Amino acid sequence: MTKQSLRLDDFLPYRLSFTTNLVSETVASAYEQAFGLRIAEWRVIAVVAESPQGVTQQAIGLKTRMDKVTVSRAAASLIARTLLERRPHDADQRSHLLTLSAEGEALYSAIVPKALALERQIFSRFSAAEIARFDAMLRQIDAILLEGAAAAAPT
Amino acid sequence: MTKQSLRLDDFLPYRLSFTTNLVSETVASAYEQAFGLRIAEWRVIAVVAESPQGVTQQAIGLKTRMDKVTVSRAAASLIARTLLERRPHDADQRSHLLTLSAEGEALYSAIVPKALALERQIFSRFSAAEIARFDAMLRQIDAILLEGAAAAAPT
DNA sequence: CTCCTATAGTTTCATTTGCAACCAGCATAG
DNA sequence: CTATGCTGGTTGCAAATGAAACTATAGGAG
Repeated sequence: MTKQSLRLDDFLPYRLSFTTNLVSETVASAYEQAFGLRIAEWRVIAVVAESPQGVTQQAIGLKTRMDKVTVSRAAASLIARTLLERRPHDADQRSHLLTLSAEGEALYSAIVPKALALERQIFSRFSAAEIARFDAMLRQIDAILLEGAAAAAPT
Repeated sequence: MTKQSLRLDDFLPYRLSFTTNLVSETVASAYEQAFGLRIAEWRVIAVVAESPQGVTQQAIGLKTRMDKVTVSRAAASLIARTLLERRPHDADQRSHLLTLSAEGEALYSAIVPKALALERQIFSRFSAAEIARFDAMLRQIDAILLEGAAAAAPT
């Protein structure tokens, strides 16, 4: 299966990027319209929601691979909107623990069903098994690239 | 399979975006380092290479869904580097037909094997059949979203 | 303690991005 | 032919992004 010519349209990194852009545009515009949230903000909320005891920004950045500047700005904006709260991090005065405010919890509860519905719509044509395989492949690609990075990347 | 809670990490639009970012970073940095090309420029070259009789910028934008500004800038930069040539489009004086210069052809020939090698590396763990299924799913997702767009999108 | 280095988070600045306004050529209607 | 609206492409501007500098705190090493 070694090609020697290349149609852009069959080049997987391109295909992946093409489809992801489509998906991201759809999702971003849905969140933006319905809740006034950018993608980065939504991600911060989601991660914080999963950690009721609080998370640091650093942990969020590590988990999502978002730039710390991005996380910082998303957090600042959410705090300004009182969706997020900063509690002091007893063990380390440099960082804070982020938690959802009651308002933030409420918003999160409102988003989740919409997000899941959107996901179901986008993947509507696939069986659970197909989706599972797809997801597994994505994770393996991650693994390949993240391992590789340790060895090869200049960054 | 209806979830009612949501772990960001299991949310497919997020997973897709996460993996694609990883892939794009890898690919972008490879092109940048080896050939001094940005992704948009590489795409323009690839599309032009597939159309030896020449293509208009509009056609490129349509095919790749890149913004026409992006295409315009990528083309301008490639022309400045004499990798691309503009020929008049006889039927329409507003647009031009883009073709590769000899230099552009040479660069393209040099890129293709590297791009294919990179693709093989990223997908090294998968069988041809798995890759084909993956690709087919991406295309179906495109179809769902592009159909949906016609009906639903505000844009 | 006091220095020195490292880390969490913010701010600054330069670059990249994409919408919107714009210009030029086309095409149809009268 | 000429007015009107449309399309290909570029330019201007404002917003988003991310690298690098900066601030404040940690955590040793002497």
